[in-house]
Amino acid sequence: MTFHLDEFLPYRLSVAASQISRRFAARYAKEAGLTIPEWRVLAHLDHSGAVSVRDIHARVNLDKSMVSRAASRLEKAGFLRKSGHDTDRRLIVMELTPAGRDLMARLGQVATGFQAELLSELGEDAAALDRALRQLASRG
Amino acid sequence: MTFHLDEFLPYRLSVAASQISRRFAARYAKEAGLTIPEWRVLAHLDHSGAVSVRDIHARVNLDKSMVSRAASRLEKAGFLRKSGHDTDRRLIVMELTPAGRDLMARLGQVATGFQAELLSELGEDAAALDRALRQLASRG
DNA sequence: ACCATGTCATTGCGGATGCAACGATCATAA
DNA sequence: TTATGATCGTTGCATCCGCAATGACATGGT
Repeated sequence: MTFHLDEFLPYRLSVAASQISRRFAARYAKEAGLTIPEWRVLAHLDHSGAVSVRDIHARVNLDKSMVSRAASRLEKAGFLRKSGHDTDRRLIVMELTPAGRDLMARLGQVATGFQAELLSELGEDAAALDRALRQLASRG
Repeated sequence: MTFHLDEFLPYRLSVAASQISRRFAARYAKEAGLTIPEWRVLAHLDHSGAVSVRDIHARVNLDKSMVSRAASRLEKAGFLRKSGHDTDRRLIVMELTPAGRDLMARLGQVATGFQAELLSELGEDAAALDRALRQLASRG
């Protein structure tokens, strides 16, 4: 009846997550050397259009400071553009430049391909994993 | 056909993992303020008996340096004892003290309870999640 | 015995990360 | 209007983490 870390869900989840992140990072490293926060910001902006730091912070599970720093790096690299909000001057409005959308188009390909690969490895358990992740993520 | 981060497995896995880690950390914070590496070392030592840093490093998905530092903190806190190996003096043999086993007994309760809670939340998808995590973790 | 190579634990270091200020700006109510 | 409190993005800081280098020790071949 002794406790086994190998069978402990939080541990296994954490190991699997970092494993998969590594695999994916190896793929997109060939397209662009982005960090994970940069990748998330890029991906979110691509389909959200022009939004604020706070928006991304709330939807992408990144601290405000992470979003801010990642955005600054992406700006310096020419992938995104910041501008002020028309009526609320506290807000920063960010959107991708053409170069940013271009990069995301290529990374989206890589990501979609990788996802397909994972799903085929998972086989018939994929649907259950989907439900399980949704359930686990729902409890704040 | 635009890419959606919300449906991307590596992202969702990462979010779920940190979510669950937070929930669990909140539980065991009441028993002892351990970091995750410390918790992993403690848990592993509890059922492995006396082993070396390298042993833990290999089995618990922690960098050697992490294991080393976590072990030092646990030693200072009185939960583990280091000693030299009889014949190979490069090796450090680590094992829990009675206080360490005592702490682990309590934390094991917490962990087991938390695991049961998670499994009941997952319902019938638990078995598939188990297989999926095993599959995802297997590809180095 | 001697040397080259390999393994072990620790330590330094750079970068990443989360949290808590901070200054600037807005919203609300008296 | 003014004052109070909330919200926004940025920055400082302390910590955490991974990688590489280090020094101590062991092993195998000659």
